[in-house]
Amino acid sequence: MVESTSQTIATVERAADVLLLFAKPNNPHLGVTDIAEQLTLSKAAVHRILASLRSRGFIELIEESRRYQLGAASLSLGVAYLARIDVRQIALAELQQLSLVSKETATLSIRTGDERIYVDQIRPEREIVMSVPIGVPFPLHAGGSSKAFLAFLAPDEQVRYLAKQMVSVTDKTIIDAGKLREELAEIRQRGFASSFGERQAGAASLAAPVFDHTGSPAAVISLSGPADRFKDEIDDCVPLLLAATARVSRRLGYNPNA
Amino acid sequence: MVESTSQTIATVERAADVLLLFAKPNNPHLGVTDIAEQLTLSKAAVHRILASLRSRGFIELIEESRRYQLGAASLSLGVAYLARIDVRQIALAELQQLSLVSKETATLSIRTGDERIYVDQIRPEREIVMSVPIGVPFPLHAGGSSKAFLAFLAPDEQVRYLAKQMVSVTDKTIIDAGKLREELAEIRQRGFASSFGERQAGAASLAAPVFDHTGSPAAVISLSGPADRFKDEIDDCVPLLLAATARVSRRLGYNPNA
DNA sequence: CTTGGGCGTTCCACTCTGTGAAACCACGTT
DNA sequence: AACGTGGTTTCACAGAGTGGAACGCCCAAG
Repeated sequence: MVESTSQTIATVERAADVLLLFAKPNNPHLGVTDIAEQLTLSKAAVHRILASLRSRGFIELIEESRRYQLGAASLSLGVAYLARIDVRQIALAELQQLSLVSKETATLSIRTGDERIYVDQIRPEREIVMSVPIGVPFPLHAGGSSKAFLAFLAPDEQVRYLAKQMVSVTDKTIIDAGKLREELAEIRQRGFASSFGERQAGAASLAAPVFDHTGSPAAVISLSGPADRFKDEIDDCVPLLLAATARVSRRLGYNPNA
Repeated sequence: MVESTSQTIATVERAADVLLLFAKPNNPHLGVTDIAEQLTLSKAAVHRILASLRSRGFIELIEESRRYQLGAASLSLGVAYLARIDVRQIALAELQQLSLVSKETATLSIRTGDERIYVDQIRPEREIVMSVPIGVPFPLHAGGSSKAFLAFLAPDEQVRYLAKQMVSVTDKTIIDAGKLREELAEIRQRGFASSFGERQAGAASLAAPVFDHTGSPAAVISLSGPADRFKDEIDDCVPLLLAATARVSRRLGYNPNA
């Protein structure tokens, strides 16, 4: 949420809420009444908002059913968002190599506020692979990639985060601030985080931060797989992961000796 | 644009226009005054719109420079848009196979109004490859994928389209309605379209429609490459392309004998 | 170091836009 | 044929959104 108290426009926030409904899983198309009910708006208001978003290509009308769905402008925004994330281009070859050699799924996450999202994933060619949801936010305490961010944030930011009420994502998610603080110290010492079912039941992962020229974590790279299989691969994967993140960090201007 | 005369909300359209500015190429971040000038709005209005979009995650503020950039909600929309396009999942394996065998770039386009956009591409592993811009709209008369759509639209829709004033995309784009009509007839006869620099100078492509259960073109699959190289590969690529589109059409419920 | 320019942010009087209840229309179901 | 539901449109009204102006901050030029 906006930290400042800048004046906002309620009508624009309503329209954004309508768009975000379509971004939720399993909502490929929605009707006017449905949207009105979910957002507690009048049907007239929803209809006008949809007509406005249609005029700019964010929403399309399905003529046959008179229901609405996301339009091509939504894709343009998503593509433009990814295009502005420089670290994606820099990291792509490393993700491909990591996935190829480890035969597991390699991912790249970036931070947005107190959450992080996957912005890329490379899956190996094998029958059973992990697949992560691109664009879905996860809190900074749930899972390997999240903890790899949190451990290397500035100390005051970690203190602020740990003071929050943390919520479980699975029954393995660590939400006790004391336990988490200890684990973050271990992560900083080792240089990487691991997770067994903290973000996704049945999955295991390794994750390490990529630093930028200021020494801040710009992104996180992870390897993950089904827990039963991945647990035997961790020892081999750790050096591969750390080597990859070191190379990407260097390309972002990070000087580890500074 | 909206065909109907539904009442829209000017404030929502303004906000959408602001978002679309960020979706334009080479606009990773923008300032308030810049946006105000480009859209002929007051700085106060732009500021309120940005604050509203920030509150929902569509826009982020870069603290250091006080400039704005797209936020993670933009990615969510883009991902949700792609997720609702069923034909992408169905066609993916075929695109991969096409690219592997032909060693050229395979793409999938869908139609949106009188334009079409690439929603997927698979590039071959070689040094020089074609790369297409995902999410960017192109008119239905410019390039192989566009013509493959136009040729198989309902006759009344083709007449309506050809009555429009058509604009060149390159100096090879066909904009004479008579010539285009003839070519569309040839495309229907052959089952595929080709293009030499009509959408992108120096590029050549082959494209064929994928039909759905109603017999309408649901998508178009293409192969493309640098013109100098691709021109010698066309004869080998045509049967590969047609076989792939036939398989995808069948999976969409198309019965060619109906 | 001082000054000026430009940009982002906030304020406030004002107007016109966006509102929602209600009506209407279309379609599907009984 | 009647009814229920959902989408679309209408209109009187109230307050939300407006933009010009002012303010604060930062940076560049002299």
